[in-house]
Amino acid sequence: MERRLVIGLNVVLAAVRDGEPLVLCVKRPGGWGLPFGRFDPEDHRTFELALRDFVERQTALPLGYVEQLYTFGDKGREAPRASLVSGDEADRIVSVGYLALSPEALAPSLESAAWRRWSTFFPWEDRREGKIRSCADIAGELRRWADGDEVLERRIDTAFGTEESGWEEERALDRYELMYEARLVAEAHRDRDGVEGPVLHGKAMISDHRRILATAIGRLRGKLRYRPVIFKLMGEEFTLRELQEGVEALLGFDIHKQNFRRSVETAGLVEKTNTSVQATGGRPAALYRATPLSNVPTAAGLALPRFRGAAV
Amino acid sequence: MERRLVIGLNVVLAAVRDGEPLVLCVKRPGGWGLPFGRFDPEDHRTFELALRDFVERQTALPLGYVEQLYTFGDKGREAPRASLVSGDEADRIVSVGYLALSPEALAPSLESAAWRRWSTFFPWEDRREGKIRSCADIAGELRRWADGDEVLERRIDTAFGTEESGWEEERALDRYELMYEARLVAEAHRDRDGVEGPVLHGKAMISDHRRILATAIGRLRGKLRYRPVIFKLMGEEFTLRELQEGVEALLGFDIHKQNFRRSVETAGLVEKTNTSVQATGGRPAALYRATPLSNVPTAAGLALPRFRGAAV
DNA sequence: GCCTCATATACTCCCCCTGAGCAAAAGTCG
DNA sequence: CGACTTTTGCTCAGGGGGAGTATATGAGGC
Repeated sequence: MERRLVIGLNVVLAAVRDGEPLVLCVKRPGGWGLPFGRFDPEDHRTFELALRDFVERQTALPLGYVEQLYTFGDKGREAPRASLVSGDEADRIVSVGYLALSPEALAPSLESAAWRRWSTFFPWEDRREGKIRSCADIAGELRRWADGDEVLERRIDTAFGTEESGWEEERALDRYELMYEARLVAEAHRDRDGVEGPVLHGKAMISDHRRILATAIGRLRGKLRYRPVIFKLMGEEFTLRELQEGVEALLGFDIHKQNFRRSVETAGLVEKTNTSVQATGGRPAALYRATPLSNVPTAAGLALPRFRGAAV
Repeated sequence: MERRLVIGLNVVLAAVRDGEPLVLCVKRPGGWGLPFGRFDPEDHRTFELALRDFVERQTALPLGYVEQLYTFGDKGREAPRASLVSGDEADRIVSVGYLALSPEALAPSLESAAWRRWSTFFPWEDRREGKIRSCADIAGELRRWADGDEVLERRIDTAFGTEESGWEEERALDRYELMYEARLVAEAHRDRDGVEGPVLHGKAMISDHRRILATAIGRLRGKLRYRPVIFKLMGEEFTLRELQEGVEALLGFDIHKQNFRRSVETAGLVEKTNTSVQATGGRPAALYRATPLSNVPTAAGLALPRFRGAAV
């Protein structure tokens, strides 16, 4: 019998609410997963149209900004142990991953869909003050696991940073992949064998969806610096504090307030609305809106500082 | 009858020779195209293995560094006018584009394959002194075409640069897409209708292959700054001048010699071999080689300056 | 052997970006 | 009215990087 080639679409739909970055998840038999739809070449002219179609139909959430992430085609990436059961008669699924951004985390219509925090799956990616991170010294665990291997140690250095080279927030995928190889995440045992590492970090997702999410997080974080994508996650009007909180939520670390204001105001991506709100118990904050320039997809992003904090 | 879903693999194999960036092309009925292979899920475990397999079989050229670019799935991207002929019974071809780098431009075994300069297809992307660029003021043509439309003018500004925001070499795709929309490239007429723009720039490629090439050029240029990919295009040993010429060929503009040396030497990506060569008629140059760090795929790239030249 | 030329290499200067902190302004709340 | 909170304005210093000058080291002509 013939194995058919199937193209699947996965989407990481991200939003920020109350200073927490969220991702839309779907409850599946094996655990949480990303929304998934099958691409039917008869029905859809482009991937993006198919994506919008199935997400809006499944969850009643509109997709705003959409960007292709990566195409995952490896055989066996869909849980090889399960494939022993389904055997060769299974279709070969190739998955195109997408990143989508929503300015508000509306409640999905679907019963099985829900917004989850990034930190559910990647607690170590949030280095903000006051945020709970139960994970201790992951880099230390990795270095013990590397056991002197120079190539591995260099990869750990670049992924988790050293004294000189700090933590680079966009390397979320590098970090996840190292943890997978070192069996510090549950997927590594599920996919390969039952030998467990010392501690498991974060909540697992089905298939390789946590890897896709890591890809999305890294891509989004990187893009903040050179494209005005942050405004796809903000409402119409916002204070600079709200903007900063959004950025901090995505980057995963705190930044200097006055310098952030300076860089944002000189970038020309926002303008005052000449109104203000006081919601914080302090001096009222001026409201801003995004300028037309911020709507040009090829425009520059925000000049954001690098993380300068403890190496965990 | 049923339309089948086919996954094709396209590769932009790049190399640098004599200070000129090259791409491996294949002669097709409609003109030059990129190497293309069909992905057979029965035979290949991953896209990358399939890619290496068909390229090496077709051209006898080994692929070194390989990186996925983008997956092109739009219906009609394969020359819609031709599809009128083939009609609905044609397979739906989805194409995964790859970028590959070769340290030397070996002669391909295949008769129909040949190395072509980037400038054949993108003469406007080379802003180095002394390089022929027959294309006059493209940005001016585009602005005339935009005819006051603010959104378009902003896109032109970011793509081609202004006095404040200079030319950003990695925006090759943005530039090509604008020129396509303005019908300044031959593909626009081939795909849509016969109405020609004022002047056509660069040589056309079949299907959307020039778009894929533009994607690859932009990606590679951007990556030079944050990954040590340049060494995938260099030989074992090289002088700093050769390294600089390679970088300049890819970036498409000249850079300050002394500052380039400084930044390269402080980056820790090269080390002296304690030998030297004199091939230029001047003082012999020290030979360098890439350090192990440069072989870490996640390591940082070279700190490269921005273009500061005339706005054409 | 000496001069000229070409390239490689070393060093200096300076501006501006950016990190960091101080201080005033403008509200709320008791 | 005073304590407190948050926003906003401003200053200052260090470093990275852009640009230029100067020196080193070879070849080749005469």
